[in-house]
Amino acid sequence: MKGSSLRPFFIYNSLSRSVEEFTPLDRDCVTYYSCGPTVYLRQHLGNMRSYIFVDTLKRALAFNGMRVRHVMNITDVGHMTSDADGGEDKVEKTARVEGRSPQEVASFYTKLFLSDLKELNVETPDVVCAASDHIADMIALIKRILERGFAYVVRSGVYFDVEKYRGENRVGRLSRQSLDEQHAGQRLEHAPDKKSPHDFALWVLNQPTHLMQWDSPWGRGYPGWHIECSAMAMRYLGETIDVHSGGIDHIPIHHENEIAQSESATGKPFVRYFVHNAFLVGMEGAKISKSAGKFPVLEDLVEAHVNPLAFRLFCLGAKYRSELVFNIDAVRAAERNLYYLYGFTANARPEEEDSPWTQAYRERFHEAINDDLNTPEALAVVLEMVNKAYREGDHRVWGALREFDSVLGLRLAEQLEYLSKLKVPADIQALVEQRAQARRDKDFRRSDELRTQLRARGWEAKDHRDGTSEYVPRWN
RNA sequence: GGCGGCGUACCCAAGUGGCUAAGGGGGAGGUCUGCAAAACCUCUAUUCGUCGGUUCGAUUCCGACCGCCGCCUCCA
Repeated sequence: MKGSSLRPFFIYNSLSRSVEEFTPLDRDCVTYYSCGPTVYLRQHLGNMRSYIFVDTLKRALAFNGMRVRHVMNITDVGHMTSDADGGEDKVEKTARVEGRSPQEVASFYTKLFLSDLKELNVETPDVVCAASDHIADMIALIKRILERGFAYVVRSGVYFDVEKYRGENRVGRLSRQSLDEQHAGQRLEHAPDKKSPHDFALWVLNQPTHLMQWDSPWGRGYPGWHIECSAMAMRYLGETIDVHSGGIDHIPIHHENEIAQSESATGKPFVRYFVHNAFLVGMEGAKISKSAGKFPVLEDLVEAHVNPLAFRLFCLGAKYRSELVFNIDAVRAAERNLYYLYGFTANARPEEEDSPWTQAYRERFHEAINDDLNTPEALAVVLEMVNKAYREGDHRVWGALREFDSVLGLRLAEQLEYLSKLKVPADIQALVEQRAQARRDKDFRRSDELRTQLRARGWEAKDHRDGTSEYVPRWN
């Protein structure tokens, strides 16, 4: 069934600034590189939105019958705290502040990050690669760029020659900004030996205070901030990849530079579809950023007794290209929807074939997903279908629901599994029996008292008309 | 200064040149219930920031204005 209807998948490509039909280079496997975290801080909910988006895109491609090979980097070296040519490595800074080695810091935050992804039911990429493990690949790539004459070596490092590149290529393809429009270097101090303030570092030299350094043909130093993505993407996915995604903030600098350095090395197109997601913003419309300091992380939600998957559902409630306002009430609203769906799994009929009327919902769902990942519309379809199932007392929709959840990632099947295996513990069972007796005795005071006790233990009583009761675990 | 985006009900958020402007949350009322819970039903934007223009017709296209935001420095 899945993907059997040959419906084209459409996605917005930042390169063309339009929604395009997606077709992979190799019909059998989509190559996908997404920008991962810099591991010097816990990733906040804004970051999580991006990873949920990436996961949803992958799931949507799979839903359309495509295999995906997904690579994500872990940046554990090279990102500066202040500006492009100096400053302090972020990982090193955290290491200093926390009194640990950079390696310890990177490994600590990498683990936290991966565990957060698990909580959000984000599938682990096929390859998760650390920049520090791929220095040799970066050096090799820089050599190629040098050989082709698009870079030069000076005392402070190896730089990409933007002027040279501009002569033969288009700069600013993504950002639509000409070099002259960019006020590069205006707000920061740049290395004095760069030929142009637009030039960016491929390899940084002569920074003796840096802890993380490697030998290179040009001297001891460390890689620039864009080269890792090009090097690792090529290493694992080839010189031209189908999809590359990242936050919208990466368009003007990071991805622009990636294209420049990659294409000057290979002479081939680097990325076929660039996909960018918008930010999660704070209540006042302010960006939730790392450098701004305070921002909520997944743990904050857990502490507020919010199911992490409610946050996932909350994110799916808006299009990935729209800014989304973070609002705890809206997340709780999403949580209600999540439990509405979970509640339905208890009524689902997995063993029965779907009712014919589910077909219309399948089609609507598929169309919404394939329309540039219109998850809000897709969600509306899901809720309408479940509502209809309840309303008409025809619960034979499990096949469709499970298929929808392969894209949404709300763990509905796991929920069903959990409920089916659930046993009422003995102590709860004792209360249940006492309550049944109280109800038979029409001692409703006692009965209500016991219900309160059960609630406190996490169980909800549902009384039926015939005098029987059902006990289900409360979601929260 | 340059580039980009946004402004839809109390809140979150889709969408369209013209059928009733999705869906959810919240609120109000109701069905069911001993009371609840769950679920279901009804109601909750004559209107889509403001003002113009194009059009038979605009919330949707164009322009101006107001407001908010992002990027141009690491950032999802």
